[in-house]
Amino acid sequence: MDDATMAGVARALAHPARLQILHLLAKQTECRGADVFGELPLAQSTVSEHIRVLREAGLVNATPVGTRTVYCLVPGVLEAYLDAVQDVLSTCPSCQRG
Amino acid sequence: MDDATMAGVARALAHPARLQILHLLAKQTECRGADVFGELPLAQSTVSEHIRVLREAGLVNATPVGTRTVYCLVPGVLEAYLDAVQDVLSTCPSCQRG
DNA sequence: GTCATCTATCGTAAATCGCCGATAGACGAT
DNA sequence: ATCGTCTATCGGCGATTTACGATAGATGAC
Repeated sequence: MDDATMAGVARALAHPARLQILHLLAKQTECRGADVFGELPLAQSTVSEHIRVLREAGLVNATPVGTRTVYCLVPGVLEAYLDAVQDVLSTCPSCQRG
Repeated sequence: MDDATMAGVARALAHPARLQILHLLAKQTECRGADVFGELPLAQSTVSEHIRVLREAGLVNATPVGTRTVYCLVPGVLEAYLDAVQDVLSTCPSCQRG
């Protein structure tokens, strides 16, 4: 994963509301929009924007089901990001975990 | 690590220049400012700002040595962040790595 | 002291972000 | 067809970010 992509994922993670959304999706594996909207103390449009950011970063998938939308966490990008962050630490000889 | 802190670290990582700086510091374990400034295609003041962001996030330490400054990567926060991101994946039953 | 070097900060302009209300678009129910 | 519900997008506002040049402050060399 190149630095630009990594920075993009980091930016998507760089907001408490978006982290909270990820936590919700991780817990439930399948989440209707109304559930997400209801959990956050923000306007529906704002939450929708946050979801859009997460989708554009490849972290969340949205599938329309009737009049609603079901969101779920996509692990792939997050895993790659995790590896990329881990690589930074691994490169550092004096930063090995004990 | 709470969501606000996590978002703060992610914010610090959310720029290619800052990632490049982290890579430089990870490689060399000790890095004089001039080395960092010289590696990036940005004005010295801009790089200094990026370093400040990384320092404020607790990712980088700066120690003045004579007229220069030596920077180094601080693994602690990055490790905690790594764990926090990992936790998101771990919470998701359908996201276990194979 | 004087000069050169290195780093941090200031001031500023352009771009982006985060938030909201309003509205559009899609679908099911009646 | 009409209504109500759910989600996405638009427009706009204030705040924040990123970039730069200019400059200040600190230290070593002479």
